[in-house]
Amino acid sequence: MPARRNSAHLFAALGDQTRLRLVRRLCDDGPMSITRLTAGSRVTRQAITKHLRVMEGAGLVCSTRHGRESVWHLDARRVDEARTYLERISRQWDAALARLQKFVEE
Amino acid sequence: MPARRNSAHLFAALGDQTRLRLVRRLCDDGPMSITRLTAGSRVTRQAITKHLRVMEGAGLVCSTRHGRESVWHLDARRVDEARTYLERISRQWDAALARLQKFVEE
DNA sequence: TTAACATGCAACCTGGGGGTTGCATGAATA
DNA sequence: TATTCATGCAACCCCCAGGTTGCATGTTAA
Repeated sequence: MPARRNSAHLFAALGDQTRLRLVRRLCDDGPMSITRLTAGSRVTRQAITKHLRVMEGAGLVCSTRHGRESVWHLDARRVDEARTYLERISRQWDAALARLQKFVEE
Repeated sequence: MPARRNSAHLFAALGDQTRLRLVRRLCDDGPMSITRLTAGSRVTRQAITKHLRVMEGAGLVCSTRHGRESVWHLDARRVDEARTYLERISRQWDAALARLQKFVEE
């Protein structure tokens, strides 16, 4: 289980339709098992499992075992990290533009 | 130039180290040309160009031609879209957890 | 204790992403 | 005008992400 926890991996984990759908699903209905996550999806249970593992590697989700099923849930802190990252980007960009503006005017 | 403007493509465009480095570069020093973006990078100018196109497809950056060089700049609005998306996810998740909590307690 | 159910593991297939090289073309400058 | 410089285009390569199928294992319920 190689932990891929930098920003690029985090965004990459969000950069897939199937995975975003999983995130949505978890957000709407809370933690749930793999088979339940698979129900309603056009894709195999195995595919879902792989996607969950990818997101787990990025720290986006994790699972706890309950009897024969494993229940997956989101890690909102990690989502916030991504959000904060983008916020910094955005601010930095505004600053760069301001500097440029000032430079041009002189 | 197929426009790939949904959330998945947006995050995918951010989900690569080289591309994130480009974003950083643009944020730090403002708009700049391809060769300048390539300078200091370990990869070819062509690779950089491809990455820029990917990000352009996602609406993250765009270019304007100045004589023989094309100057690329970030589109902060798109960054904010991603940020907002994550914010909604985060809130939704908290709500789902609250509902679950209430359900368990009954 | 059997049968149904939820998951894990492994092998396999395919397309496209990330990268390179070589050459062509239009702009700038000496 | 001849030459350098910034970019575009196209072909090519390799690897891995996304997906499937088949079978094995552990858990629950009849």
